Amino acid sequence: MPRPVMKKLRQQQLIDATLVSVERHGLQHTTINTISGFAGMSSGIISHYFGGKQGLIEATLRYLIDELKQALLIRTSGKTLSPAVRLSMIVEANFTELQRSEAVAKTWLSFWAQAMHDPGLARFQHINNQRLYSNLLFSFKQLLPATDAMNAAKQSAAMIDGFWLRSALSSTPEEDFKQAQILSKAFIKALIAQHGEN
Amino acid sequence: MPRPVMKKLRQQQLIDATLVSVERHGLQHTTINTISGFAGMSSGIISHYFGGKQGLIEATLRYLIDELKQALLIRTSGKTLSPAVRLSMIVEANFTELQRSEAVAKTWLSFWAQAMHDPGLARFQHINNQRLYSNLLFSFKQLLPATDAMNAAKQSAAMIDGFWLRSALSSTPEEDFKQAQILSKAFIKALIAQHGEN
DNA sequence: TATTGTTGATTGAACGTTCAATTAACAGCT
DNA sequence: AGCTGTTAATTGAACGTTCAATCAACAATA
Repeated sequence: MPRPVMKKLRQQQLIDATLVSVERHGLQHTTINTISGFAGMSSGIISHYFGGKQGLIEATLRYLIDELKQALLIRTSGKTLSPAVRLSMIVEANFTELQRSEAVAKTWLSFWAQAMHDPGLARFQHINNQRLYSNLLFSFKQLLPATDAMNAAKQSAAMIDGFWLRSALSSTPEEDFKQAQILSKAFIKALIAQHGEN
Repeated sequence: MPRPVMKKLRQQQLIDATLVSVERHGLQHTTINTISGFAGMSSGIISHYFGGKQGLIEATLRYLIDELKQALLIRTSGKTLSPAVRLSMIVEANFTELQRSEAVAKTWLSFWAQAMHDPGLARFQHINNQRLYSNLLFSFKQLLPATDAMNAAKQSAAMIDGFWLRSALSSTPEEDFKQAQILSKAFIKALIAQHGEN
């Protein structure tokens, strides 16, 4: 069992177990015992690989943010997309299978709440929020005047996050996530079409 | 001090103290001792008036939801407003001084996160989310065809919640809340104007 | 005095961290 | 190949802390 470089593997297993635990028990009732239990390991391993519970929590958030980043990169990097299509890709990246999953939805929400009191987590959240805005702004700028582009990016970012939040809290998340994606794209499409009319 | 009045007074003092404690320490680090400390009372009083910590937490959420409800009622009840003006009132009610305060913002976020695992809180959240949608839908229906009205209400609700969330998490909440209100109203105005053109 | 309102020390459970002990893989040596 | 020393990987019991709840005692009012 030991020898090979288990570090990367074990760390990912513990991050996965953290997501499962948060899904089942919520972040509040997630303990090193629930996590290590889902991972099939002992509690001590968490401190060994992450320096403590807090370290694992932060690593899990970093993982989620990175997955979100990758979701967009996969859809755009290398390709030459029109601004309108790229905006669609941004919407889709924010509503991937992973992002819709209960485990991830609950984890994001818990982290948002905790980020307001934890400067370490707050930094990550801020970067993540800014990225959505920047990504949107980049494409809108190619379609609208600068000021309009900024407002469009702000409104779109808010609508995407708001739809995501309301869908996650909904009693029918599946359906709501699907509609959220359609209505987000429709809004962006309308913004672009509107400009041509003036 | 008169007896019957004491109950209501003490309960509100404890709810206020809960909001202060959540602002300072976060819900996670809010204990019956931090709350009773801010209220200038002893810890035992919480169990006496709310049956326990959880009872006080739920009462605090009920208070916030009720304040939100009242904010709209004050702006609309008795008056005869055009649908467009009433939509503006709905936006304003969601960005009142109270809702923008750090204490309330942090509390809402914490509750949202906890509501995903606590059926009792989830019920309140669901009612609250539904209310914003219903309020918007009511006015949109007087301006747009039924299907368009539903989509408009969903998009507006998402944008309002999204702006609120991003503003609360922002490093410059003051400024962002102000812009959020302006851009939310602008979106609704555009929705209405758009319809006339077709 | 009786009733209501309030205190705060105490209790016991839950939790994160630590660390000595154990296990398993590998390298070097014969 | 077989043995041995070494190190990485992992365990889990023990410890100290935190916290919600309890309740016996005290205070204020009627």
